[in-house]
Amino acid sequence: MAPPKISDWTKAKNGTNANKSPLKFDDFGIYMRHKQSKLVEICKDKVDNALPQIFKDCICYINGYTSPDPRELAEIISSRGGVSIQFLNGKTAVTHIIATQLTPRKMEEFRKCKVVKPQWVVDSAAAGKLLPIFDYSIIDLAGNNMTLKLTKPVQMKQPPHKAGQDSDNFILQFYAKSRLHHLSTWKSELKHHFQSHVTEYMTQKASSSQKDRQIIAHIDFDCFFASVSLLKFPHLAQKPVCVTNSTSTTGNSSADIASCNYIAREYGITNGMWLGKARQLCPDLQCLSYDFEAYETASKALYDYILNIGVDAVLPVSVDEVLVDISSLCYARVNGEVSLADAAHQVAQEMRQHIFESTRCTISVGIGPNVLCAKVALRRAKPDGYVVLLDSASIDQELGACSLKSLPRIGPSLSAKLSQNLNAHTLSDLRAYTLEQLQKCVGSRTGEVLFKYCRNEDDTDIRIIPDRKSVSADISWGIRFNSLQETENFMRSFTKEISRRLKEINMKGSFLTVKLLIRAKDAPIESAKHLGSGKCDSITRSTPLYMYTDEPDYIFSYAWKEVLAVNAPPEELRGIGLQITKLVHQDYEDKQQRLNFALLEEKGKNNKRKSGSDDCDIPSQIDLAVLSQLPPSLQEEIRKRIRLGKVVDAGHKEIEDSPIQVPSQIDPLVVAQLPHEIRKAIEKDIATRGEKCDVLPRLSQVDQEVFDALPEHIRQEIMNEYDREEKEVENEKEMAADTEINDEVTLSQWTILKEGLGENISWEIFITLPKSVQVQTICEHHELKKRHKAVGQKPGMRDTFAKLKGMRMNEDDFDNFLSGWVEARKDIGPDYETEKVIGKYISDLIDIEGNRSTAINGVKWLDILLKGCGNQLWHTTIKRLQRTVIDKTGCEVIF
DNA sequence: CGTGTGTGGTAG
DNA sequence: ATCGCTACCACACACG
Repeated sequence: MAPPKISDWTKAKNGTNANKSPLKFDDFGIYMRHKQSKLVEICKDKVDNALPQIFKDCICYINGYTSPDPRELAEIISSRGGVSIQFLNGKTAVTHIIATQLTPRKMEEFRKCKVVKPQWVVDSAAAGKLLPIFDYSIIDLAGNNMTLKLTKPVQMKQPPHKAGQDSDNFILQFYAKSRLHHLSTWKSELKHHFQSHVTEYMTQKASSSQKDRQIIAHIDFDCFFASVSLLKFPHLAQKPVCVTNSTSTTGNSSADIASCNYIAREYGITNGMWLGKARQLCPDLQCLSYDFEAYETASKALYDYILNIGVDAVLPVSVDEVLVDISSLCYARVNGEVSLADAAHQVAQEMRQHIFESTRCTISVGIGPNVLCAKVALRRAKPDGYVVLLDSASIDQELGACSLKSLPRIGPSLSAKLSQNLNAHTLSDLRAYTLEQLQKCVGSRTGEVLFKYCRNEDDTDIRIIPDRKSVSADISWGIRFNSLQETENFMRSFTKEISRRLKEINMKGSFLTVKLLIRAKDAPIESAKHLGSGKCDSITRSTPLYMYTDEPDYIFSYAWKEVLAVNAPPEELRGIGLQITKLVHQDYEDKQQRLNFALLEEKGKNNKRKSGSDDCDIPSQIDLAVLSQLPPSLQEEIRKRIRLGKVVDAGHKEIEDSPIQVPSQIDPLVVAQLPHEIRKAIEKDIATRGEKCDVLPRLSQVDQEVFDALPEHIRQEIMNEYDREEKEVENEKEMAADTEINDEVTLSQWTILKEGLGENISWEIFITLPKSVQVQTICEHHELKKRHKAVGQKPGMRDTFAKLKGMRMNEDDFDNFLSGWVEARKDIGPDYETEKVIGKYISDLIDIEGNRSTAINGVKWLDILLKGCGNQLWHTTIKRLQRTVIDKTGCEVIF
């Protein structure tokens, strides 16, 4: 049963409300159209009759990021008689789905549809006819087994219960049915889409919403999943109802109850309770299945309405829950007759009425002067009600009576701590304690938060949605492996999944954390929950990836190394998580050529962990073509290292005997470790020489073959270098040891280094070399560096950079530093590391020194320096730095 | 003492 | 059967 009144509020969007809106909804309008409008954009006026109308019977849904971009694809399709839509409404019959990749959710959804790559559109247009979709099927990409699903009935293949055999499919099935996964995904998506919106708001309306006049509303659907799932079973609405994955009608199920209605709650049933236990409490409990699509529809109705009434800011909390700043909305209603509280009441009631009309589900609304109060009010408002907490008397009373556990950021652990150590159960209990006492009990930061809570202070600013800092994927259900091979299969699929997630948001990362859940010694082999993890020990290990990447194979190589290093029996594994951090946007990073010295810095810990593996990490990975591009002395160093490696290895163990490496897997592993570009080069090179790609020659063979295949003059040079006196090499090594690679040298040295290396060597290749080689290379260009420094750099710039890090600069220093940075990199674009340092410096200037003007003027100066610069990357950087200043100064600065 | 890493907590 | 996710913060501790 679809929400009945969507069309009404869609019309209202163009009506009176839109004009009063203090927000510009242009961007958001696009998002909303994309996400949830029921309108179909049919570009009939764009039909070009000169073109063959090959798409005339096609209705194409363009999903997500594509190349060419969706707009261009739509143009191609519509100019040739087709219809393209940017969203699905469940009613329009779509003939084709155009996508580069699909989330598991969508994969599930589109399983029976023609899902094709964007290239199909392009190629068909070029061919003047519809090409067979077979070659463009996206399902091929996702996994071998998916092809079957296209040709065979869906139900024929039972989805696997466990993760071991058909990993791709398992992951797909798992996420498709996981409510927590959906919640997380929705939240991320919502935050992402509201982020740009908020930026626009902040720059335009920066100071209009004063903190002391702020009115926050916390809006939340009542038992969201249960309410929405009930829409399709209205006859059950008066019964105790829950939403669960379990299909059985009886028995002691260990399935989670995702959501239950308030009738069920009267029996003592709670969200998260296992179905078996709930049935004991209420044998008549009715089970509903998830209806993720309907949840999205209801959510969209909420968010759409919120935007149409013209709120000052939106912070998505969840798919069914949102914080909004309704200050302007309320103050606009205040007059002689209507008090502020009255206005808030009106707004709340209107919200509730509208949402019920459009979704047939009830919401509750809590209103207060800050997020804390809004949340407390919401709690009192539930279900199906609203509470306005605006006068200080009622705030004091409600806050004081609040049980600690119900406050934001106070969960079971913290509330237990407070109850045991301080005998405090409500906020008023806590008021008796000093800041220091609270901090001693729960930590400095948390203590401060609690101290402020007691005094109705909450500095949560709902206008700020920070950039995403990590992308991760976890599975701790159904993980049961019988062999290391199964574990590896799973890890390959899993890294594909995280790669997909990175690509989906157009980001790459350079740091990997692997988490393993391993059955606790005292836990039974089989957990109480069917295929659950049970009690586990959690082990996390992290490693740099040495470059920004979203490549599944590359990520796998490091992830697998970490898994093997933990050395847990496959049978004991109960959960796996992958997390990627140190992210950059791909469009930003692409043109940066990965000039990131920070990635080179192998931290002490990593050095230790990888000690001994340094030599076997790299040597066989250098491809002929790559090697021959390197400066001669660099090649020599590689050769030397290989030689040393052989000697050392011969004295100890063969690689096969290493406890970490699995014999049959070593070679593919080595290949998989390589960056995409190099891997391709190697495969090509080996193929040219008629060898199999999947089994690389032994290390020594590669060595010899590569060497033999080198052009004569290069070989000569290598031999010359190779024969140089040991002493000279030692000297260089000493120099290398003396030169630290750190942020300070980044700026001044990279430019020089690049010149020294010439255009032939890319950063990716350089970065894969052992660190000592990199250091040596830098040292070799020491002379050049000196010269360059004298000519090309402003005097004192290095010092300035050092000061920047140590924060001992005046405004002139800072501006000079920025000038130097721009001068050095105007054409090639900013390097991320330096930007990061500057960002931190700016933040510290404002946060710690309270020195806003230097920060603001610095960024303004940067803008002036780059006036007329064609490089978009610089502008992106400026935008980001401006954003930092805006965030830190509390939105009062307008650039 | 600043920095990085692993662990734990919280939210929905 | 059953789908126990995930981003982010804060903290303790180790490091040199």
